[in-house]
Amino acid sequence: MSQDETTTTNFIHEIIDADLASGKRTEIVTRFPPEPNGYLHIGHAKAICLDFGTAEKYNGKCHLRFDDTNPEAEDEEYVQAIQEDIQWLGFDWGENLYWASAYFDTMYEYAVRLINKGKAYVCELTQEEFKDYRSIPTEPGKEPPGRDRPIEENLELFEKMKDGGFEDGACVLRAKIDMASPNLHLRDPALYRIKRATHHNTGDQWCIYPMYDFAHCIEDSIEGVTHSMCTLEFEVHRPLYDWILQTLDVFQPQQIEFSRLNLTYTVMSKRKLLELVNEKLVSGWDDPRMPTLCGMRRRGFTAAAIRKLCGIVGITKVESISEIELLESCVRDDLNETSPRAMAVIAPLKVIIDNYPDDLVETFDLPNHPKKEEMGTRTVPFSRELWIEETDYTDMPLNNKYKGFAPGREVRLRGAYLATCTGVEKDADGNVVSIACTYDPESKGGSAPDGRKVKGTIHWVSAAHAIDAEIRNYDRLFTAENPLANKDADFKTLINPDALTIGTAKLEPGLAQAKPGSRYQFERVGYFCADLDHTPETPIFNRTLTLRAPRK
RNA sequence: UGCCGAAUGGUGUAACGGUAGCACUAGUGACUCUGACUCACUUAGUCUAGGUUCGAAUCCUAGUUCGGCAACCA
Repeated sequence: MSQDETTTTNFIHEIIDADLASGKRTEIVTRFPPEPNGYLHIGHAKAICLDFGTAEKYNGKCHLRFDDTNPEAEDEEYVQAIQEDIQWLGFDWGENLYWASAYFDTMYEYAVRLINKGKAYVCELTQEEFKDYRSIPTEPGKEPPGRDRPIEENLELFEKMKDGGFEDGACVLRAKIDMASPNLHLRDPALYRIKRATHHNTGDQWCIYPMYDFAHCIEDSIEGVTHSMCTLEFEVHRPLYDWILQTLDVFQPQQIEFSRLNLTYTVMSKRKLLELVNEKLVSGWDDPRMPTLCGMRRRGFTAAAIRKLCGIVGITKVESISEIELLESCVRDDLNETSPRAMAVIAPLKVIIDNYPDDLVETFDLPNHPKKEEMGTRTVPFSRELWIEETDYTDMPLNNKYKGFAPGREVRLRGAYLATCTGVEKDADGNVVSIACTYDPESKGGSAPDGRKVKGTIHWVSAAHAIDAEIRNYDRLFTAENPLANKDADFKTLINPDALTIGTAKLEPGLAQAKPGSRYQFERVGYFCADLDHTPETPIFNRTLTLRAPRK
């Protein structure tokens, strides 16, 4: 993306600078390698910005590669959604779309090569049995039986695995490394397992599938990836990544780890998000409360804001939790610049302008943006009866910051007239039913010829013209800063019951024509976007965020 | 208790032996036809203890704390 967003330097770029300077690399190739087993979330956005942003910075390439080595969890649905989300974020892989599954033949050959080098063997231990052999971190493991099987026999057995001669789980192909290694991942890790599952790409062609550790480094190597960025939990896998490629004697990319993005009041694990979807605690992956890219998109967050966040949080190896306020700030910042203004009343109170003609309807052309004339104007009708916010009337102002109506008080009806409150009607319980006022016909447009100032400007909607809309108010999904902090408690009990509240609003009529997904600032209220299900007949708006600084 | 990694204001991040800066948050004020935006100001930081050096967040030593790793997941 653009320079200001993702091209701030970081420790990885320093490594790349050094590689370029030393001549170790002459061009840069990165990759974003999602497994198509779920939807992308804002944590992935950080990786995407890094992977694609780095390629852009160095005039290199970034591959989109689906790491589809485990058919059980994977699905075409996710393949489509992932591509859509990356494009929405603003990145383009161009020609460079790859599949781990397209390398299954090569991977098989490589496995055979390892066997021929005496570096891999077929192991018939069950998972449980092998656990015992591997032992625990503080104690060396012991060598499994069959570890020193002749190469010929391993070749035969492995072929038999491939040809379906074994039941699922009967055996695995293991790397022969070091059962006493202090790094557990080097204690003869599994390379291939038998799994009769239909693959979304290769169908039933294979009944053995490579494990991540074997597959990923080979994928990177085949594609000529120079710098393979991944998150911190793979740090302990790096020696294995290097071992496989060195033993195979093939092109060796450099794996570099950085810390994931964490946000307060959010969970970022795919597994946990899936739980929320499966248990119907949210409406789906694109529920606007979700930290998924499609959820945030539906909520009204912009791609630019998410990219900006990724630039700001930076790339380090420090495990950190960023405050959600930072994301919200990025979103408001972008929305303030880009979203047209409109008037909407969420808690309506009727105002009757006593001296305004009964049958008159005026229209005002109001600017779509207070500071951007190029964004044009829209036409808003005005008549004798209006809706204003009930919070914009009080019998007795509590402090001098109060902006609304009070008996005898003059305020500006935004873009229309100055009006003075002359009376209030209450029901038997003392609740305000409506208020009365008189307007100053000389103040058309909002300023009086005598130049007098008023304390406040309030928004309004003509009662005769207002359209009713459903408003979905979204808030943080969890009530705890870190919903996973207490490992004994179920994070789902910390879901914020008010993360979605449904309300209604009176909208200026033009909003009926809003395109689904289009964003607005409802002045003095917040940022909203027309929901995917919005129609002119049944208007639905999602509250993206409130305006900053709630009233006090 | 094994291996790997990380420690800078409340949060995130800069500094690459030479003035600890920026952003978010919080607070105060100014401005305002949005209690928004904008602007100004304030609070607040180098994990600890030694050492090297004219000078250390940065280099060295020893600790402390936190995180990751024992799927036929990725």
